[in-house]
Amino acid sequence: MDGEVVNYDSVQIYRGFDLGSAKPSREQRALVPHHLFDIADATDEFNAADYGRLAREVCAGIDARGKRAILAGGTFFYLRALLNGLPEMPGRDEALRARIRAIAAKPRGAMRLHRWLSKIDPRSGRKIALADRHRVERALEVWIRSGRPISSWEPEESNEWPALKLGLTIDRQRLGTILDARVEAMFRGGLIEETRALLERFPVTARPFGTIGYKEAAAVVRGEMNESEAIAETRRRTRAYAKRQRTWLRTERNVQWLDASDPDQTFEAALQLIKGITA
RNA sequence: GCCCAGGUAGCUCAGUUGGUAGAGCAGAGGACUGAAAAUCCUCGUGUCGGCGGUUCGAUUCCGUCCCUGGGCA
Repeated sequence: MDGEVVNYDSVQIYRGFDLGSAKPSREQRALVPHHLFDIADATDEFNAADYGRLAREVCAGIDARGKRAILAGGTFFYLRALLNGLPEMPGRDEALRARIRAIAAKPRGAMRLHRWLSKIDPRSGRKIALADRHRVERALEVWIRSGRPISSWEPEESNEWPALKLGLTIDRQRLGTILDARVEAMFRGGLIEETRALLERFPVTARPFGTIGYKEAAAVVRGEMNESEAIAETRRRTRAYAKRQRTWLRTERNVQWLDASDPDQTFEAALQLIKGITA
């Protein structure tokens, strides 16, 4: 059975953000159909819910053609949006967010927002830290728009789409070395130039300019950092990100772990598992 | 050789008007309901350079020695 690749990486979504997101090349993508790469511009509003809706459509289409979707990426929140779906809560409201943020900017603002949240939704108040501005903001947004606490929308864990989840492991020291080399290669390969060109078309405030590598490359373009500082900072953030991914994956259910020390062997092992479910 | 400035957590540093010390980063663990490569939470005993002295008590004051910068010769 043939397969088609579906991306679940939140940066590879963006057109032009190629080097820093380690996006597969055009040639690679020509080998077999690739979906959900290059579907948004830097300034487009695009979030996990948008992703979930799109990805479900794409996967349904692949299925209808009698093919198999091969999901690839590292944004596990996006993967969850695809596999489990997100509750049907009110969407993002930029004007509302601006008002909430204005309160947050005032003295003791963060505290006041968190108190408000605790009052209308004690459960979220306990669960969401005062300093966690994104979540506090979102929880209040849902409350204001719907009159319902965000914690009252229960995710339906039971109807997760069936999937064979392959996770890769490797010795930490080795991973660190590989990650460092990857960052070095991105900068050598022209990440700063790519970023400079993107900055001519989009404002620095655009979301993907805040991601690992692009943030640092943008700082170099703007003369706020030199290249070696940028590489060091990108390495640091890359390692920290890998750690967060590890944490997420540990609690993800039904992951088949494969040792990734030897790429050929890893590929072979993955193939066996895939044949197992296809047969 | 002399004069300054330093020597405090793996790194960069703060601090203690004398009561044995704390941030950021790193590291470890964790969370994750429309910003998610984002946003957060938890975890810090280290001869406070060595040795003496003063003191009830010194990392903090004094002496001396060692080391690192910088300056003068």
